[in-house]
Amino acid sequence: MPTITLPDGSLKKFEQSVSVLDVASDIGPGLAKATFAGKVNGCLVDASFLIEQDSTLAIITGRDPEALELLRHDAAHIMAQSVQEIFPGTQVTIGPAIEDGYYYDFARDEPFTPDDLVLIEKRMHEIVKRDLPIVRQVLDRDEAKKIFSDLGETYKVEIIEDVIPVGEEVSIYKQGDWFDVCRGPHLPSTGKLGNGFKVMKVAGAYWRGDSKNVMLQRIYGTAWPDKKQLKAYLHRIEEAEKRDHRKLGRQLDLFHLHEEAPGSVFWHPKGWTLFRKLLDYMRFRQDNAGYIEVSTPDVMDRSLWETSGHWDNYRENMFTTQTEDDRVFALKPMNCPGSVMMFAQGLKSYRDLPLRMAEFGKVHRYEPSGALHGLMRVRHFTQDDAHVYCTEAQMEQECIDVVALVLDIYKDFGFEEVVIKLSTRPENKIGSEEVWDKLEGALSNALDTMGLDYVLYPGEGAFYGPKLEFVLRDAIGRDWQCGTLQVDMNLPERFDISYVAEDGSKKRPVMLHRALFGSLERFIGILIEHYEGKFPLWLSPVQAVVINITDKQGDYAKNIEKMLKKQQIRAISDLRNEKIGFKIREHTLQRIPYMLVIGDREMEEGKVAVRSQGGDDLGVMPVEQFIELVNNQSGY
RNA sequence: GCUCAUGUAGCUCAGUCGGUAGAGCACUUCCUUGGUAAGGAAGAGGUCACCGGUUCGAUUCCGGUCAUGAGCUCCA
Repeated sequence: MPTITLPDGSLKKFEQSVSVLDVASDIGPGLAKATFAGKVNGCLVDASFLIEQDSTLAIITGRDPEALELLRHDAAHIMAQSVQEIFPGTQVTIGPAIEDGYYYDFARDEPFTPDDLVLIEKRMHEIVKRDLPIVRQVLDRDEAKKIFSDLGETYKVEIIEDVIPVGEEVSIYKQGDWFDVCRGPHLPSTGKLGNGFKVMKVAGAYWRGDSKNVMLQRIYGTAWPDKKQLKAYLHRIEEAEKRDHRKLGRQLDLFHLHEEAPGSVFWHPKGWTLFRKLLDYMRFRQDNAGYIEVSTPDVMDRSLWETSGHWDNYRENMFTTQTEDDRVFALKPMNCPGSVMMFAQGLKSYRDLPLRMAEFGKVHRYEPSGALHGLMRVRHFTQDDAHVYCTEAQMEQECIDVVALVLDIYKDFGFEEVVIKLSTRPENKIGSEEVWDKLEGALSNALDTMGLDYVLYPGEGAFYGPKLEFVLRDAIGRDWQCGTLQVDMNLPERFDISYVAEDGSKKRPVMLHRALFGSLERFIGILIEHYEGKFPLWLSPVQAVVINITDKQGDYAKNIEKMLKKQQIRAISDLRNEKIGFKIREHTLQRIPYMLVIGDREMEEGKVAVRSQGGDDLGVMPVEQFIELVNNQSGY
């Protein structure tokens, strides 16, 4: 005789066990029809779930946020059914709901073609129309294994054996003749999926995410409560693609990439201006934060890389070169060994610590060809790197300072929400547990002291030390690591560096590796997308363009350009024999913040007519006034 | 590196069921001197990614390589 408490606090008493759906029906037939699932005592369950005892219950309908995940998981099942109906012999593996949609991994020798995807989607709509009831069934473990192995579903057997913990019940979900091993919950019937879904693309994916395993075919799809939301999503993607830094990079003439130098950037004048302005900015910030700046060699002898451990641990990622005298050199993939050499030069005292040594180092890494991606993932990039040498006692405060600095810098670019990841000791770590306790403690204490949330990634740290990663998101929702902070007691050891302590003894410093933008290339890629090419004035490669209306004002316009340049304003003039509307359009599309229009009137009065990139008419003013306007906006 | 797809003019893309190619924009020249998001005309521009194979003939079909794209794995 369960008493059920609903979210509004009202009570319902029943004579016997009732299903979620029964309760919904009891409240009203409309609600029953809309019921997707239930939440009993906080646990998401099927609509058919039987409530035997006093419980709290929330009916989940299509409007609840929890429904979306169920919907997407159902879409994955329906897609799997569709695939197996059309392509018998295809094995199913796993198919979860993900952000914005779902995927399902299949094992099949023949590749799925784009045409196949169309067929699969069509069949999915049919299965939805069939409105098959989705029924949960609990099986005995061995029985389940036998069923799937008789079907030739070897991956499912492996899942039952390895993934589902012994003792947990093995449940299958059945829709029509088709069924799948699944924890659930699911919607009451296939019809509930509606028509707000779409099969998107196919890609390879390793079985259980391990590159040593066979590659499966993963079909991605998106699913929404209705067609309108699906359309809105597709539109959102389209809009995001317009921000793609590769597209804007070309349109705004910032950079290009070339086949002969895969993964390396040719910076055009405008893109290089951006680059330089970012360096200026970072130098300003670092100077204020007590850093010094150095520069170390790009090419160094193999022996150095052996000492640092890179030759053993990072060899396959390094570019090497052999000279006439048979010496082997490597292009630096990281700046740290050079930095340590710099520290090692000359005697260091405890008075020198913390020593914050920055370097805008260009590093070369031989990245797998399939990993390259515009500016985001390249083989040659510039880090705003720094290494902080300090005592163990100073370590935590230095970490706090770095985290505060990086977040403050991101704020200057409008990145308020930054995901912080903490990666801890991996299996192949070097050094004792005590050292790792200290290093990890330094990072987590720093975050705790600052009251910052972070996501823990156990076992993901570098072999020499744990790390913090600061993650920003690109236009189409992909996450990119930018800043990083790592603590390291290994490299100082390997290079045997020391400082002279107060008591005259030699002591080993702790080393912090940190980068704030991370890679200048990647950060610029993210900025292009973040601003959609409309950079703040101080970053804008061209800040103002002077436009004449007819040839008559050519000399005057040229003169204005000169005056602006003299004031350090990045100005160009456009004296082409084109109509004013044409020039305005072009420079608007080029995202130039200010357009100065010069006609006879302006020329006679010695003024300029100012128009903003956004199309606002800022009126006619003397050049001096415009210069002041720019100067007022050019700060960081 | 792995899977799938793609590679035609500076850019965006047509096209050739195998007979060495086309549009728009951009570019050059000319006309136009026009007041805030595209004025008009003409011209030039391509070893159809590269290397092999099949064929009388390959940009087109097949194979390989390279690059790019979407993912996977890996990482700033």
